[in-house]
Formats: sequence, C-alpha cells, structure tokens
Amino acid sequence: MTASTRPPSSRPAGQPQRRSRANGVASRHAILDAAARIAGDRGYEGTSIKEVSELSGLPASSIYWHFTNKDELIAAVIERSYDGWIDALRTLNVDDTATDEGSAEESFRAGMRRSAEQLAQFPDFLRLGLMLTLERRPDEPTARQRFLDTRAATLSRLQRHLARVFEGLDTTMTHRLAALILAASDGFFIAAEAEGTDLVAGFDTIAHAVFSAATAAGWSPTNDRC
Amino acid sequence: MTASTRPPSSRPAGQPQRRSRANGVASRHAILDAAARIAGDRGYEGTSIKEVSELSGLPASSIYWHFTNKDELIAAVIERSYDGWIDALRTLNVDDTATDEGSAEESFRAGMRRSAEQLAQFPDFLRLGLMLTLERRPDEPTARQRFLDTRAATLSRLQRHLARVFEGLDTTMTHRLAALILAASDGFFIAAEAEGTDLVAGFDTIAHAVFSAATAAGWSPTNDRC
Amino acid sequence: MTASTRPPSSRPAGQPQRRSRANGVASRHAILDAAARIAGDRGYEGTSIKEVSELSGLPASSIYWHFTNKDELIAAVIERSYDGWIDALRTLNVDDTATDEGSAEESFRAGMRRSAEQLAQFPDFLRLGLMLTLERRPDEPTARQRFLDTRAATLSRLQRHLARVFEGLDTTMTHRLAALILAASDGFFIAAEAEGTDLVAGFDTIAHAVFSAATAAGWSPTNDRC
Amino acid sequence: MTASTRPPSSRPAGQPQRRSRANGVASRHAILDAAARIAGDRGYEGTSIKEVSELSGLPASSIYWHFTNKDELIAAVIERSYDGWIDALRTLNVDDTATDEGSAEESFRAGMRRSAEQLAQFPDFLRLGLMLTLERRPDEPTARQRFLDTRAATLSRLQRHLARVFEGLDTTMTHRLAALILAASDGFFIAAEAEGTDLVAGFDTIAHAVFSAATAAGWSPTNDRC
DNA sequence: AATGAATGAGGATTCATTCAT
DNA sequence: AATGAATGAATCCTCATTCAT
Repeated sequence: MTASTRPPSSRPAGQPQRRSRANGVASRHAILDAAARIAGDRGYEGTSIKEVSELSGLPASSIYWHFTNKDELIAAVIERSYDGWIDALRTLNVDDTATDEGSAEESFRAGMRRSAEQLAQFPDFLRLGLMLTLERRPDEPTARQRFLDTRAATLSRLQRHLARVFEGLDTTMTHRLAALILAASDGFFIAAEAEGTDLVAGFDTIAHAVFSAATAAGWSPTNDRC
Repeated sequence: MTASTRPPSSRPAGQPQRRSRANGVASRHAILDAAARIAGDRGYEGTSIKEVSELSGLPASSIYWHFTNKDELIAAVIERSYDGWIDALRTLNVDDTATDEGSAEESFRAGMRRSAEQLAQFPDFLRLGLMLTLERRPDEPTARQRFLDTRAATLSRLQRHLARVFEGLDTTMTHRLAALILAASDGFFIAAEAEGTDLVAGFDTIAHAVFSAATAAGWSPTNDRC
Repeated sequence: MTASTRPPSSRPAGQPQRRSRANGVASRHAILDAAARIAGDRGYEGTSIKEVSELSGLPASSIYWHFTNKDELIAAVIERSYDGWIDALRTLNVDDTATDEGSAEESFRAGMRRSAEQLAQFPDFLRLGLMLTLERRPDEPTARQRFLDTRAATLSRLQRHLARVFEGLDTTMTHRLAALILAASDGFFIAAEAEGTDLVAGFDTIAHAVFSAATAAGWSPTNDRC
Repeated sequence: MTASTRPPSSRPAGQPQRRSRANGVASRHAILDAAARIAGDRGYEGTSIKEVSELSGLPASSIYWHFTNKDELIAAVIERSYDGWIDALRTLNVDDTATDEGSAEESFRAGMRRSAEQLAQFPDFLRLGLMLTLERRPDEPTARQRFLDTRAATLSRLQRHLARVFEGLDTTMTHRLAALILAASDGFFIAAEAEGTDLVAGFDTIAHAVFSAATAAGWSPTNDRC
C-alpha cells in the first residue's frame, strides 16, 4: 500500500545488494534522484513528498530523516545538479583546448554547439532552475536562491571566457554579450522544451550573432587561440 | 482582499453585503483579474482557488459558475492577457510607422526598446506563460497549450516584421533571427525578474546583435522604411 | 457552459416546437424523465440536481420552480412511475381475462410470465424504490414513504388475486403466498439487475413453487377462472 | 463520536489525547466498524468520510493512510462482513448436523429459521450489499463487484446444500430452487427492513414452498439425512 | 414560466510534517 | 538509519438551494 517495497535500484550490480538496512548514502541518493526527476518536471509546488517517496521507494518519513524540509530537499537537488553541471562543463572545456578548430569563429561556434548538446542531455536542472526563478513565492525558498547563485557563477565564467575569446574588446561589450548568450540560451532551451525546436541550431544562431556583434563593435581576429 | 472590492450598490450597510446579483460580466472580470495576479506570481500549482476567491471577493463556488475548472480559469487568464498584449503591440506598431527614427538600425533599436518597455509593464502574462511552458504536467493543461498558441502567433508576427526590416535577406536567416529575438527576449525577461537586470539594456543588446548578424549575412540598408 | 442550450427533445414531431418559453407541462415532463433515469440508476443521494439539469436541458433553478425540493422531485418521480406501473398492470389484467390458458396452473404461470416481462421493461421504478427502501436516512424522505405506500397497495392487490385463484384456501396461507411472491419477485429482479439472470425463468420458478405450496396446503383446482 | 472511543492509554489528561501511535490494526478495525455501520445504513454515496472519521475517532486523513479510497474502504467493509458471515454460517451448519430434527421437511425448515435469525442479527451486510447491487454507478465500484462475488459463492453453497437435501432431484430443479431461496430471502429481508415484517415467518414460507415444489417435482423423502 | 448568478456547507482527497518505536 | 501511523490544514470541486430579474 505504501512505498515500502524496494524497487529494483539501478545501481551497478557489483555493489553489495543489502541496502535495505542502514545505508544512508544510497537512500539519500535515491531520494535526490526521484526529487530531481519530479521537480524537474513539475516545479516546486508540483513536487509532492508522497510522489518522491513512491518514486524513490522510501517512505515519506524517511525523506524527513535525510532532509529537514521540502525546501531543503529541493535546494539539495539544485546543489547536486549544479555539481554535475560543472563537472560536465569542465570536461567540455578540456576538450575545447584539445581540438583545434581552425578560425576563431568556427572554434567559438563549436564550443556553443557542445554547450547545446550538453544542455540537451541534462534538461532537468535548467528546467527546475528556471521555474524556481520565475516563481514569486512570498517565502523565498532556499532552492531559488541557490539556483540564482549558480546562475551568477555561470555568468562570470562566461564573461571570463568571452574576455579571452574577444581579447581587446572593451569589457562593457563582453559583459553585454555574455548576458546575451545566457539569455538566449535560456530562451532557446525553453523553446526546445515547448515546441521541440532544435537546440543546436538555436545555439548556432547565438554564436553567429555574438560573433557578428563583436566584430561590428571593433574586434578583429588577430590572434586565434581562444 | 475581502468582498469590499465590488461597489456597495446603495444597499443597507447592516446586511451581509449580498453581491448585486445578475452581473456576470463584472464578476468574471474580477475573477480573471485576481487569477491573473496570483497565477502570474506563483504559477499553475501555486494558484489556489481559495486565494483567487479571496482576492476577487467572490466565494469559491461562484468561480466554478464562471469557469468549469481551475484549468479553464488559467486558460482564460492566458487568453485575456494575450488579447491585451496584442492590443498594446498594435498601438506600438502604429507609433512605429508614425515617427521616423533616422537610420534603419536606430529605428530597429527604438522598436526593441519600446517592446522592452511594454514587457516591463505587463510582466504577469509572460511570467505565467513561461512557467506553464516549463511545467510538464502529465495531464497537459489547456492553459499551457493556449500560451504556446500565442507564442507561435508572436513568432510569425516577428518573422514578417524582420522580413520587412531586412528586405532582401534570405528567409532562413530572417527566421533564425526571429527565433533569436524571441529566445533572447524570454531570457532577458527572466534575468530581469530574477536579478533585477535592466530589460531595456538587454533588448538593446539583442537589437545590436541581430543587426550585426544581418549585416554580416550580406544585408545592406539600401531602403530605410522598416 | 451551462445547460441552457436546449437538447433535441424526444417529443413527437407533430407538437409545436416552441417550448422554449412558457410551457410548464413539457418542462415538468422533461425534468421528471431525467430525474427518473438518474435516480433509477444511482439512488437518492446519487442523484444531483445539476445532473438532472443537464440531462433535462433546463437550468437547475428551473427545477426549483417546478419542485420545491430534491425530496419532492424524487417523490414525484415515484408517483409518476407508479401511475405508469398501474396502467400497465391494468392492461395486463385485461389481457389475462381475455385469453383462456387451459389449466389453472398454466394460467397462473402465464400471468407471472407477463408480470416478469412488464417488470423487465420498466426496471427504473422498482430499482429506485428498492434503493429508497433499503436506505435509512435519518430524515426519512417523502419519496421512500411514497414507494412503501405503492408497495402496500401492490401487496393487497396480489392478496385479492390469490384469493380468487386459490379459492377455498385459508386466508393466512394466501397472505403468506402473496408475501412470498412479492419477496421473490424483488429478489429475482435484483438478481437480474446484478448478474443478468433471466427474470422470466425466475418468475416461472415462483409460480411453480407457489402453486405446489397451495396444493400441498390442501387446495385443489375444482374451478378454473383465475 | 469524538476521539474518546480509543482507550486513554494512561496519558496526562490535559494533553490533546494524541492517539497511541503505531497501532495500525486497531485503527483499521475502528475505521471498518464505523464504515460498516454508516454504509449499512446509507449506502455508498450516503457514506461520508467525515462521518466515518467522527464515528471512528480518527481524522479523515488517517483513513486515507489505511485505505486508498472510499471505494476500497467500502470494499474492505464488504470483505470483512462476508468473512464474519461465513463464520456464522459454519457454526450454523455444525449445529445443523448435531441436532436431529425429525422429518426432512422439519429439518429443512429449522435450517431456514436459523438462517433468518442469523440474518436478523447482521442486517448491515446484506443491506449494504443490496444497495450496492442496485446502484448503477458509471465507474463500477470495487465494493459492488466484491459483494457480487460473495453472492455467487453463497449461491453455489446453497446449490450444494439443496443437492444433498433433495437427493435424486434433477440438477436443473435444485438450481432453480436455490435461486428461488436466495431471491425470496433477499425479498423478505427487504420487506422486513421496510415494514418490520417478521423475517422468520417469511423464511418459513420459503421453506414450505420449496419443499412442496421439490415434492411436486417428483422428489420423495426416502433417506432423511440432510 | 423561467433563469443567470450567487452562495455556504460539505464532498473526497492530498499536503507537509511529526513522532514513537 | 529508518519507518508505520497519525494529523490538521489545505486542496479542488460539487452540493442543494436562493433570489433578483
């Protein structure tokens, strides 16, 4: 009747199967997985503890053993997702350095394409984050603020990246372009979610526009390594 | 927040303020107003009928006389907001034609600025719409679809507009730029909501980038009327 | 949104179609028809004015113009159904007299068969009546009493009939057999409703058993008119 | 009617009487008791969760911990009642074998009388069951089907019993007589509920009639063990 | 004769959370 | 480390009924 029957967990088979008693880490993991999926689909208010309980296979009261609050549960989801996100970004940047893609513009576009591909693979994080951002709950939940923090971090990363790519361009412009990239990324992500628009195509448009804007603003590709 | 919103209608004050019967239109209006405000702030699941009832001054059961569902109520909100939106756009376009703003780029930027200003004045519509778009409720609510319809309409408007502005540019490019404008608008709107970023500045960046991109793609401003 | 659009009423086409204004009789009829159908299916508590309104095509408030209460509406349903019932019975008895069916037993069985056939044609009346009978609402509704009255009337009819058929048998026995017939009829009706059992077969069993019982109790078929 | 039904469990009396936690079985029992009483009186739609909550002394939300649905609650009521019913029947049959009641007919009548007495003592089960049977809700509730199952079981029991009692009689006839007994029992039960008719007398009539019918159909009491 | 609009009470069910074990 | 049971407040929505027009 309740979620007390453990569902077949998708863990590697090599691990000891006896999670049922006294294995906090695995339980915490299962809860976060479930919460991430549901919250990514339905937002903060749409996420009910009972559903998380059912999907994770743990009773609702166990969720409260691991997290003090629904609020903190969602905040933890954001946090964990962001860590995964950053990891992925790091990998991406490393690859970036490795392969040489000819002209600066082409290299820039390639980077954007890779971002799009990554985004398409972990859509839950951004979807939840944007929902949290848009909501104006009177009791500002922790989760929202946590996401906004990750947002700010992403933006300054981007700014630094652009400063490197468009070396010589004045900072105001690179900042504005960074903001544009972030905004347009969000927008294309939403469009992709809504109408199934191709994310990669969208990101390519962004790259083209940003590059043109930088050029129009006086930048010229003297040195290519970005 | 209580029933005092409605006019007292010259009735003995001691009585329990029985709302002037048989005035469906006004009531419907009041309900939609309330629902628009709340849903604009908190999204679909965050909007409770009781709160709408309190803000509109009508009992919850009366709401169900006017709308069969919470779903249909929110859908009606979207619809009405869109109508207001379109009206505002029309006014905007008329002004557009009237005033001559020098070069094509300046004229384009001016148009974008006006859009931003308008958006800043009616944020509820877009905020609600975006929240609906991001949610993935299993029983796809009417409201969401309604918003997506308005979205599609806006996009084709924009495409036609760009076709006029960048006469001679090939359609694929104008389409991609239209999508970029819409996406970046959404994104800057979200950023403005989240961090208080200046919407007008964002839209100016869009205008600059789009114009540069069009120019880079081969377009040149021979004729100026946009 | 409401039931204000008149559905195609199933009245004979010869009648003037302009029922829409000021034709109380037809409206009353439509309401009773709808109420009979719904109440026959779902019982007293299961019958909602709104549903009756929708099925009849008249707004709920109009129902209250014709009937003071839900209670009285259902009572009126019972009453009207009973009238139809009695009419049908009368026809049945007349036919009974007309055709001569050989032996007393055969004639009796034929009568029972006809009863079964009639019952199978108007099941709503008995179903509703039995539901009302079984319910023990604290505020005994009018409808229930009304049905019990019709019940008593039916029983004494039956007693008189048996007295004629089993002339010479002592009254106690005929009374008990009358009660048996009524009880078994109800029971077979329920079985038929529940499991689709053949009503006619059941009634034939009743006839057989009653006839045997009467015979065993000392009656012998000297005179045949039943 | 309030939370006082449960034992005080030696707790400081000033406190809000927090029910002794973790005693699911007793609570489930209390809920079923309350539901059985109310549903037996008022049928499915007439049974409100709030009333069950009040009578059982548990908050409405607790009922939903034990039963997923109103539907499943009522179904559980049926199930439990049937078990009690069967138990009582078993006891009854054992007594049947023990005492020797002279002639086959007298023995048969005695059995019927005992059934009547038992029925008179647990009227809620049959009353609810019959109400469920008569209702035609569009979403066939579980409870109804559950009752129909018990019905079918009872019928085949009865058939086997009659086959033993009227050994030698052809099966078609014993089946028809079994159906008659069940039907007439239901009918007399209803009559007893409605008008206070004596159930035992009714059942005696059934016994007499069935016995006469069997005899008339060619059966003769050669061996007496029933 | 009829009806659009309104209304308070109550319907079933879910909510986030607690706590004894 | 975990959980069965409980709980009050809130959820959306339907109820029978009323009344001005």
